[in-house]
Amino acid sequence: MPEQSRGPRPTLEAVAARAGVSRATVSRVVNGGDGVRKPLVDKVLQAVEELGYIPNHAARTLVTRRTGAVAVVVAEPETRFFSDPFFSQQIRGISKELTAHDTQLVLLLVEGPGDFDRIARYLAGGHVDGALAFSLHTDDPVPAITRRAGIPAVYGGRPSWTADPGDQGVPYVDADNRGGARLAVRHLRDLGRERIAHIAGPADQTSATDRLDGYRDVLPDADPTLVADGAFTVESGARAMAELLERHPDLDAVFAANDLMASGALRVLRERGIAVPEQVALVGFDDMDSVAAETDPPLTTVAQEIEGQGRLMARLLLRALDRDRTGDGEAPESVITPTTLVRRASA
Amino acid sequence: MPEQSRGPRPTLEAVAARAGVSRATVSRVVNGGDGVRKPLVDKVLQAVEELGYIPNHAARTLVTRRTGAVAVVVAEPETRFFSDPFFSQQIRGISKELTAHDTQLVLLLVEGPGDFDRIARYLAGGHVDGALAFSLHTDDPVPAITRRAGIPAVYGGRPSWTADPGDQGVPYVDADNRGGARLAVRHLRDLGRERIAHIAGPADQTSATDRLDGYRDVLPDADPTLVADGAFTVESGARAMAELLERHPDLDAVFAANDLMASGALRVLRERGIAVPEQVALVGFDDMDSVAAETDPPLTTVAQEIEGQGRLMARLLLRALDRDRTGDGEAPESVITPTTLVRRASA
DNA sequence: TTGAAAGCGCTAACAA
DNA sequence: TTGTTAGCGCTTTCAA
Repeated sequence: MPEQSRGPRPTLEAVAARAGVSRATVSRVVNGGDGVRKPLVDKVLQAVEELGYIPNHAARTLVTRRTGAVAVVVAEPETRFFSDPFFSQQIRGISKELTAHDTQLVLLLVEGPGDFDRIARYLAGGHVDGALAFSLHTDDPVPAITRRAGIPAVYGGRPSWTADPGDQGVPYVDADNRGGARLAVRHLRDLGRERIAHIAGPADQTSATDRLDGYRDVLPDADPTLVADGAFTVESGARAMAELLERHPDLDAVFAANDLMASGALRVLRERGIAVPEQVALVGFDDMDSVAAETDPPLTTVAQEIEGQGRLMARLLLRALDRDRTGDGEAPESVITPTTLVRRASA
Repeated sequence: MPEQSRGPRPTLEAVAARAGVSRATVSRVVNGGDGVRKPLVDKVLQAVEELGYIPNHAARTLVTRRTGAVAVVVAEPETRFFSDPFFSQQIRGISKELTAHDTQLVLLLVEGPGDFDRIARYLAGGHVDGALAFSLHTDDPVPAITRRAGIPAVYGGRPSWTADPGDQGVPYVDADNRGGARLAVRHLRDLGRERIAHIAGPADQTSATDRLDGYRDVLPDADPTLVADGAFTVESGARAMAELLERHPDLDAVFAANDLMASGALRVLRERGIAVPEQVALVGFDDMDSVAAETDPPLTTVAQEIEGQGRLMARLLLRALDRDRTGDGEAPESVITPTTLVRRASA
């Protein structure tokens, strides 16, 4: 039980006095105790305990130049950030990994374009050691900001300007969207389906284009009109499905680029009295908690380990920070996490 | 354009040298420029610009004892934190208010009971100036932690140990749950309903008990068996509704303590062929975005300004911090935010 | 293995 | 109005 919880907090100095040693020794003990004789360590630890000593963070940061905190920059509209389970699971993974390494998470919500200035100042102001950011768009200012601030950053989702997965420049963590799409389409083909359509996501998101590429990998000769555009929403999935049925009344399978669109497609199929999977087999993507298993029939879909992606992002960043400190090791490499096919009733 | 983005960042000293003034003058200018002659201000500002100077946060904190950051402590299971729109809207409000006052938000997710130690160390380590926390339970350690850390805190939701709304001790922000419930029940009564039931929320959440109290305020003589227990979930609402119909086949109105339970009740009513609102009028609570307006019929419900509550929490805390600095003003008082009845088709 | 001392970059008295 | 100076609490050489 600390003696005082009020008034000025005890300093290293006070602990040193109490333990009858020098400040340097206390500092060593507090930071792991290497190279201090056991009895002294104990004496210091006791003084720390008695005084309820807690190191002053600012003083420490001032000399070590490390803050023990990283920023999570969220440029998405917050509505999406909070409602999309994708983010929340990612954040959870990040939070767990950071916590395990005694690193704090500073949440930077970008509320508007004007906010980037604030973010830039913050990142350059030495508040954090590194940054994590999501789904970069072509003109995204975040990479430039972190570069100028001189802090390492890791991104979630393949930035749109990089060439194919595994590419250069900014390190990122992304699911194997292309491979997952191949899994889905191959599954449909193996089921004996011959006219397999695709409901694609928005062309400006790499997760969507990568999934489309995966579809094409397996069906390079497919009729281009078997691909309809969607926007990752239920409604857009329904619209795309209607469109596809118009163009190809004989299609026997659909791979939708995400579960939300798949559920929209499912609704249209049901309305038209088309049996799933008997007449049309359907595969989604994401294995989204509140969607995939709840549809009727439950959705066969491609799953990715989202929380794991978050952990990985944090781990890559922490490794980069370590590297900055020790001077060795290589720059973080991007990581593509595996995807798996989850078989349910729709295909 | 700053001259250098690499290498050691320029210090006050460097700016002073470049501008041909003392460090103190630069410091004054950087902090508002009061009491510095215009030409000097300009000269300093120019040097700042040229060098791309950004104040070192740690150094500043070390002397001012202010960090410019506040912690948001989330003790809820993160699943709920992220899925419940209640939290996300609250956070948004908090984030906006803090941003407007150049204050950063540090997110502290409590993942398990063991984490409180970490939180305590963090809060006491001078990383943040204050804390915001949610929905305290009777044995919640957070108040003790912040007290020991010597930092002000503001809570979201009335802590369970306080007496009736507006009470002592820890300052909190909460909706007028009791008043809102009265609004709902009075509305049903004014509709001429005579057997008004209530589906209550869990007894360990003050939002639930306050709403129950509001129900009783208006109907002090109501048969106690007209109240059924729920758990704020759709399923529990359905169960409670079935129970109520069993006990009181003749009931003509239901006030559910939240929209989720109301939607569950609605389902049961529909299954039994009971017309809403003709035979049974139904009112919910929360005006939850994706629920209240989407049900069939759309729900009449009690709305609260959630984002505003978040803003208010932040504002109260910022005010307390100001007070700590200037030494005057009073301790923050709890605030109860108003609720309003939103009429739709269900009652 | 321990201690003495020199800063880290900034603010805030106090003097000029 | 401006400058000088003394720390804020800590880590980290360097000597002992």
